[in-house]
Amino acid sequence: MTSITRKQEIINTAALLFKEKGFNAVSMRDLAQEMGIKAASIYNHLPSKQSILGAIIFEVSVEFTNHINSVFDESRPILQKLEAIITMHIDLTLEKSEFLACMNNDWVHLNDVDKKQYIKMRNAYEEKFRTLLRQGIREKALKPIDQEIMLFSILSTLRTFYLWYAKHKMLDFEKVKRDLCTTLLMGIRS
Amino acid sequence: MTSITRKQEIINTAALLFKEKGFNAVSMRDLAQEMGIKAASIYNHLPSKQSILGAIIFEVSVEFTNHINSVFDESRPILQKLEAIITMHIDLTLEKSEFLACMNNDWVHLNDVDKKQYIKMRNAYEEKFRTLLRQGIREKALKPIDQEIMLFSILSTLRTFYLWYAKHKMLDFEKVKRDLCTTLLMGIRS
DNA sequence: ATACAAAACTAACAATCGTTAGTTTTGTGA
DNA sequence: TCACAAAACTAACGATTGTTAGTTTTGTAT
Repeated sequence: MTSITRKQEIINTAALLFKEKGFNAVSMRDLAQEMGIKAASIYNHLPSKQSILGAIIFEVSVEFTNHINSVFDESRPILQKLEAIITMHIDLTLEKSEFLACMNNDWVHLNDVDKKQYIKMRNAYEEKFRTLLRQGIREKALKPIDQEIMLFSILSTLRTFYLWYAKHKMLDFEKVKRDLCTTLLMGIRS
Repeated sequence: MTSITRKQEIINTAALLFKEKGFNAVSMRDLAQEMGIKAASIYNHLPSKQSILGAIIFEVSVEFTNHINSVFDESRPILQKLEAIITMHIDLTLEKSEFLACMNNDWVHLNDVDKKQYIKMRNAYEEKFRTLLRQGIREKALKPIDQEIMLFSILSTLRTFYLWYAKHKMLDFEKVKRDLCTTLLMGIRS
């Protein structure tokens, strides 16, 4: 089915533009021009501008949700679980940095239904993370620092990692992974 | 001079709206309505929409620059300097979270001249921070981790702290300050 | 070659945008 | 009370926005 491919092409291009200028600063004509077509043609593939944003954001947020859920259910030491989540975050960043950027910056512009759904997923994600931290403290694998601050500190670093990645274009990718894991976890492990 | 006051009122209101919806999603008519006047009246006080954004962003970015410069020149132990900078970041966040949010999210929409100026200031700020970290490592006050990752991790946490603050509306403000200092520095101090 | 669907096009719409010009109201100091 | 500046107003502009309707081109399977 070429239709799916073409639709996905538009979504990918949109993600690229949205990342650079933000959702509202990119017009359908901008997007069309980047695709080499006219604005009206886009509507053969997607019903609205907001639906493009929705497609972008849910493509990654679903991945995040699925991954943390599967890690959560494994039976491994807490620290290894946290490492797995951090690593996944980094991998996803490298793989789909434009999608990540859109999710972080433009989720506000989702339509009401999508926005509610997105916030729900984000809260669920954070709650799983919090539970892991709490468990880690209980098991004495982590220092007894305020969990909210731990959580916030780790998440904000991971969420904006795509900005840093854009600047430093990866010399040794595996080393960065290790270093970031160390930096984020060293402060809290006991 | 009431003019300055009125102008500042508009800027403050704009910062509030920009924070919530983003620069491009707030029209001059939205801003005017929030002020209880008509859009055209704004132009008695400010020359353009972009100039409002500039006023917002430079109001805080100048503060950041001045503060890190003065801390930089003091003669104190590195760790105390870092603590002072982190504390300043937090104070500014609490005091002017809307301005901070604008700076983080909407600097892309500055006009060319302002944007260049802003990026220059931001780079200078980061460079001072980097220098402090390097010095800390040399003096063995900090662990010899990759400085760029240290820097990125600390800055991204501080820069998005306003988001966290909005959610948790400060029970014990001094405690949060201490906890965040601990979390950010504990991982890197030797 | 024919048929059909996918994907592009042209043309236009109503709404909204930032901004300007010119005018009126409001407040203040002499 | 008069003069003047500050700050509001009305009305409108040209440009751009997301989107629709209807039409034509392109590609593919029979």
